[in-house]
Amino acid sequence: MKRPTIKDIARESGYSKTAVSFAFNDPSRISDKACQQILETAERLGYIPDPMARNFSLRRHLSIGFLLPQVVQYSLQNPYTMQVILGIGSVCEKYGYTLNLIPPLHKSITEAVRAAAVDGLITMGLQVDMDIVSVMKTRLLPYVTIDGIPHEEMPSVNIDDEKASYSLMKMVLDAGHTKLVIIGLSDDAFATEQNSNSVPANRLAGYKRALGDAGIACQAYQQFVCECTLADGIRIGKQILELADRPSCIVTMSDIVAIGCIQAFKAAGLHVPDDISVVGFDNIDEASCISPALTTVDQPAKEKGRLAAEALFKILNKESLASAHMQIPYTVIKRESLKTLSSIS
Amino acid sequence: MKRPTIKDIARESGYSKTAVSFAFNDPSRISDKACQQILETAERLGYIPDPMARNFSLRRHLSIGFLLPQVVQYSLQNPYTMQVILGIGSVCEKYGYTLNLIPPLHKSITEAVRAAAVDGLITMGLQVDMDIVSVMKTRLLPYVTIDGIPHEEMPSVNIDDEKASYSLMKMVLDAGHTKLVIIGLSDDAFATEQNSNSVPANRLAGYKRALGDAGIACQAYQQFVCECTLADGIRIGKQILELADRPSCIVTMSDIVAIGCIQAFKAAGLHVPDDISVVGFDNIDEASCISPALTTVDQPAKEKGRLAAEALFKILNKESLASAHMQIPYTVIKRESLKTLSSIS
DNA sequence: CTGAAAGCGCTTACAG
DNA sequence: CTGAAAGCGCTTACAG
Repeated sequence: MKRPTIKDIARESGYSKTAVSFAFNDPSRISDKACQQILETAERLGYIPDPMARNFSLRRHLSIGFLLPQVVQYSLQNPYTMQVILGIGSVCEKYGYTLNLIPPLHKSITEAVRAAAVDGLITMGLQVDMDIVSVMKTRLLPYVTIDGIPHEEMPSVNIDDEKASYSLMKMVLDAGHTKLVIIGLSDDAFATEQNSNSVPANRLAGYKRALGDAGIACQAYQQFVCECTLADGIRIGKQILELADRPSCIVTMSDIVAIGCIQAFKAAGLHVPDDISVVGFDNIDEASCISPALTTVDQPAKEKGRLAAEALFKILNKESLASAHMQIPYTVIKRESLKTLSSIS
Repeated sequence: MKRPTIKDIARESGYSKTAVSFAFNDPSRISDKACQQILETAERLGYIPDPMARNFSLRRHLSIGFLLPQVVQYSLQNPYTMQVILGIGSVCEKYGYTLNLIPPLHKSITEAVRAAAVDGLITMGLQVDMDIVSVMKTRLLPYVTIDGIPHEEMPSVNIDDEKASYSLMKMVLDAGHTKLVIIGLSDDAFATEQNSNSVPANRLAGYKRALGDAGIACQAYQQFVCECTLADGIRIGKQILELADRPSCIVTMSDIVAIGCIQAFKAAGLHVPDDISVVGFDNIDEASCISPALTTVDQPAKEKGRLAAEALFKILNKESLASAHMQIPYTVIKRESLKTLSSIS
């Protein structure tokens, strides 16, 4: 039981392979009669041109890849990432491409990039000195990074994380909080080393600048580091509960972590925000529907995906990008999870 | 600026293409010296074997496809579908495959299937007489359907929608509701015609059986049909508000629709469930965190994806399936959105 | 251990 | 309008 090929249709219909190919791709190049006979034969034998052979011959995949920054369980569990994927997906659809989600291969993201059968890649949290980048360059694979470290050779989509974090922390301080815990994010799985310009680093910088401006010593806060998952948020939340000197506010870098903390606090019988405040980052859908609703930074995840994908298609079409480093607006949103202790205006 | 090919490495290293291929795929077939020289040459020239050529030669894609049942904006906006994708994705990762999300091509899902460069497909809501199915058969493309209509030639993963719906409706009736609106789901975009065994049809059958058992006439309820999106839920919610005789409970077939209704009701100043009850279906993450928390049917979406993918890989590996029609358990969950009017026990 | 050659299923420049 | 042939970049059975 084998599928018929173009050769079978040629033989069976009495025309050449060339003619068969034209019947499917450019009927105007052959006579109506030939076209009709060929298509009829194809129908009869159950012939559908092999997409891979076609793509191979045309040197294209009609697919762009989204490199999952972590294992599937983490990446796709994160609503923020999902929103990014939604944005990319809608652009793929528009251009008639598929969206290939690429998990680590044999635990290695670099391996996955070597083997990726796509026309271009969208990645998250990339810095230019990573192995992955050199593989993409070697393969001449166009790419755009979201939440990565902007670099000449690397088109990127970001918000101004430092400023956004500054504003968020300022809101926390203005609400009268002085005993803080900051929960940072570990750099992405494929980071070669901590970089002073990564998203987590920029957010931390923003938090610190706000603290500095408010004249609050760095000793005033403790710092934790966390994977960007609900489970790790819960874990850290429990650790915080054991602190001798309980903070009045937890400043995270991700809603999913903030929600994890809140769950841990609730489970321990604490009331948020009366006993302890928590602020997030991202404004995922859940942020507004949980109770208490999260104070957070709204970053347009879908728009990030959309912009990155549009940029990638521009590159694929050899058009030049208006700007290689796209920065889009954010909004700080005050909701219930941050309690106002006293006005220090 | 062209990428070097195996031929370039052969010429440059002084070995044959065969040797170069072995250096990358089966080093034991050549001498250590040859292997070393070849890999070194490859490194120097920046050679990475072309994945597409490799896959083409090996007659495989190392990718399975998930056929989006609607346009991206709808499909990926639905948390239930996202959970299914998460389940599929984790299995793909395990087997070293990528997960290709396939949107309609030129507005046609059938077109998309013709062009899909994948080893197999997972679909949602398929019935055997659809165009899509015949294309997959013609292409000899293995597939598994989730929430489709079980059929001999079509492996499937489902819950018992009729029974689940019966239980849900029974809970509604037991709570004393008699003035109902049922919001059905339109059959999937690619349904050729309404089928008496589709998921929406089965759920409706379950609802009706419960009504019948309770001796409630069909006149007691009105029926609407809705796209499975938040926006359409809101739209229908508004329509319901304009009904002369307001129902006491809205029975939907999807949490996302239920949430849409609740939003519409809240916006109109109604209180759920005091003024009107709403029940959902799916138990997406949001169902438990919104206020009021949704009474709904918990169906294990992630598990559905996982099972479907495992079955597909079995087929790809020519293993036989223990059973072609997998049915997994559900749970009816009572939460706040359903008000108890009176006990009719 | 090594390499020439056929093959995977298409597309397309070219000649008739 | 039509078709023989080269080419896309690999793999691998086969012979030496």
